[in-house]
Amino acid sequence: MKTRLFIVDDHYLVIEGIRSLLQQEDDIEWMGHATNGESCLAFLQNHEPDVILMDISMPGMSGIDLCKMVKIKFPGIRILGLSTFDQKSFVEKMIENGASGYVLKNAGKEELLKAIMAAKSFKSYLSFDAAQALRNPNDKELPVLTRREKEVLELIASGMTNQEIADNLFISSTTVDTHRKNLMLKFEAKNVAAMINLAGKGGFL
Amino acid sequence: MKTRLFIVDDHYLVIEGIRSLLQQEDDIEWMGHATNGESCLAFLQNHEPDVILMDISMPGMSGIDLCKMVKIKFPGIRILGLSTFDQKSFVEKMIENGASGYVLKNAGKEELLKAIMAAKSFKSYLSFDAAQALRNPNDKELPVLTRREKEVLELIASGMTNQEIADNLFISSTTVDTHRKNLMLKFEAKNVAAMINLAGKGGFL
DNA sequence: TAAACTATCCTGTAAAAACAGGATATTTCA
DNA sequence: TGAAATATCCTGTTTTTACAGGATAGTTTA
Repeated sequence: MKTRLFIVDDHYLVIEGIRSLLQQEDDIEWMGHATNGESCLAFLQNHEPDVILMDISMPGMSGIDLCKMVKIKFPGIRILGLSTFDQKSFVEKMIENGASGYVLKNAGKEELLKAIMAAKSFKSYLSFDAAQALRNPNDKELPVLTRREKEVLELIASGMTNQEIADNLFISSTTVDTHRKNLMLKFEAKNVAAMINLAGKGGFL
Repeated sequence: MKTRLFIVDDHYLVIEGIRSLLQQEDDIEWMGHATNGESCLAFLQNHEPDVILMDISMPGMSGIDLCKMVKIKFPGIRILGLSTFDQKSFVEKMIENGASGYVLKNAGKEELLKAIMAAKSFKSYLSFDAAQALRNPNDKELPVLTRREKEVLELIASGMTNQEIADNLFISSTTVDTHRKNLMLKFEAKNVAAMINLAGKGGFL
């Protein structure tokens, strides 16, 4: 039986490229594509692919969130993360959210096929660099932030002072300061500069 | 006569995808690919393609720098920027450095072909979003930083205080402060947090 | 070559963040 | 339900940045 494949990626050229690449494969049935999380969920109302190839960085809903939602609503669908980033935390988040594997965009066709076939038969597959990233203890985990902390973080990054943030959120400036302290603890950063840098690289901004 | 095409991109899947996509096109001759700037320059020692498709974000030499170098050494080669970023400053930099056009990865096959054909006949082509970006006055230009300013910027982002940076670079802390002031002026940022955020998004970190 | 840019250094003040060490409601979830 | 997590608030002190307003020597480049 053919593997029914669906792909979610905001880069149309990547979609067309992969489609063209897999067209000659007889055991893969191309079901279609979406360029964002919302259309993907809409598609799944009426169709059930075996495997979804999912970019993790997309405008709007991230692949990480999308993966979680799809897995809750449709536990039978296998998901493969497809990304340019080999950051440990991203790979981990996808696996935690139920993905069957993770393939980097600098992998080759063979690796992609291997991952799809593994997913199809309920096995998991990590591309070399992704597995490497997981093994790397230097690469710190991304901290888990609360909703409020994320709000404060973004306002800090926008250049506001504690007082301005306080006015903006209708809370006391000392509360903002507490959130700031907790953010720095979670990021293990010495000062804002380091924190904003880490937050940016971690995809929070 | 066929258009001899070469591609530079650090994502192998993108290369294979585009190759597969353009394989059926009779008027395009696929010359090969490189996954970084250095290999591209090495290839050009012995070969001369008509058009190079060039990713702008690559490990090591950026597409922007590579474009400049290729254009100096081989003015006859036309270069097309190929990227996920539709930031005004990136598009501008590529055009300034002699690129014939700029195509976003969320463009379709048709657009890519149009751009290649335009470049082939010494015309220029911008994909819709790239042209849109150029017209957008909100999107600020990236500041031009001196070598020293870049050094200081990175040390600030790493979490060092002015005194620590001073010790690191063997200069006075007041000098570091001056660089800091100039950096903030150039980024038009109110404080470090905003500056690091902008610097990160602008690709300086 | 003269103007523009770059890198270096200085003094001083005001504002903000970092650090320490609390407290208390409310929500979440096992 | 009861512990854990979250969000809120407070008083201090010390360190660091932000801002103002300089100066000087070397290096590019038009």
